[in-house]
Amino acid sequence: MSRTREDLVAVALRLLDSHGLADVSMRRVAGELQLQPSALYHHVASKQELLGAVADEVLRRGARPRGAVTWDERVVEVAHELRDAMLAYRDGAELVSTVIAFGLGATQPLDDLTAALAESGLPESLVPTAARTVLHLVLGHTLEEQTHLQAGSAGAIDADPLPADFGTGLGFVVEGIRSRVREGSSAPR
Amino acid sequence: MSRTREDLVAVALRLLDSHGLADVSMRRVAGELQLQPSALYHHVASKQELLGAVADEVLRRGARPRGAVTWDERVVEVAHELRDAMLAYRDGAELVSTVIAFGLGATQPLDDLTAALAESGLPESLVPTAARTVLHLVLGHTLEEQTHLQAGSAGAIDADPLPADFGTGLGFVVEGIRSRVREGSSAPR
DNA sequence: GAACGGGCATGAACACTGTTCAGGACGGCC
DNA sequence: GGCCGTCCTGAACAGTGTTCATGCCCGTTC
Repeated sequence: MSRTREDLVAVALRLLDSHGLADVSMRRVAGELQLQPSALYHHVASKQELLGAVADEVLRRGARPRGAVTWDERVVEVAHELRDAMLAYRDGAELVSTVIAFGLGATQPLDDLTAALAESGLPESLVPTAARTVLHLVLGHTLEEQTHLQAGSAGAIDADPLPADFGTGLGFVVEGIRSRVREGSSAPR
Repeated sequence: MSRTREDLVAVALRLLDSHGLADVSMRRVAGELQLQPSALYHHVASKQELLGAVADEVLRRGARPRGAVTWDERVVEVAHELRDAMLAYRDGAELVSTVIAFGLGATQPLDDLTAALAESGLPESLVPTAARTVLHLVLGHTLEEQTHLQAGSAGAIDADPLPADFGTGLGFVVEGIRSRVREGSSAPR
């Protein structure tokens, strides 16, 4: 009855949600599976790779059907889906952010944003920049939001609201892209 | 000839630049000062606090005189200053980003952006959101840029250019804020 | 001048961390 | 029956942040 790589990911994800990212150690994951720590290295090359797989799983579980038809609605839709997926697990935003920052996985969101923006009419060369701008905003905002939420739920009395609204911030970026689309479609004619 | 807190910060900053954030350990800082690790705790309450002070120092050293007069030029100016300050030290973006994310210091940039945006004509309630949107973009972009740069300089042959342009991404956000300012100043009259 | 207190330091210890490596079961295949 | 590959053990390496009892030394006070 040997364990699979998926077992490690499932256990790590459970540990993440119940104890936080700092307490997801190879020894704890191994202990939970009644294995020696070294046994994990038969399923995964490193802790980083494991965390990359956990981040992918967080995003997979947060996926939902999409309905938006216009490019800007789709960008907003993808952004909200990403945010909600990260908020669904303790330290989810921190995990996904670092995995993305160091290129260890979780490439789906950027691909989705890029696909949506490819249909915006934006000059092709600006699409990657626009996609990354949206991505950075979502990651940064959600990381701050989750840190704030978790600090509030952990005894501190300060349940004051976030100082930033996600929809509004996202609106700034989308509107900025939209106006660039307009100026691009009128000038070259 | 006892050491001061500034000595710890200076040594930690030197270690950061020469060996990277992962190699800034309390034991290494102590060793560099010919001290036992425990001695550091007479100058600093924790490693986190030390890193917070190092981040502040990185920003302090990157400060420069400002010339912009309009709010949008000032936002761009502050954003560039922050980016350049972080890029000036190895792992500077990672350090400053995490220090800001966990609220351990480095509050100056947000204050500066907030001050600039307070004069934009944006509704007061939107200023914090706008400031954070810009901040998240700068941190996210610069973190990616520095990771990319350092990966390139570390042997890997792929010296392909960044897939995102800082000025362009920043332009999206600033333009988005600008258009919100316009709509706010025309509608309510 | 002697006694005291506080700042600064030591050295040992605690409870961990990720990762590597030699070795050993145990299954299916030739 | 021998072999190989997968899965796993147990020990070890080389660190990590932090705490604590102990002690030195220097400036102040009696």
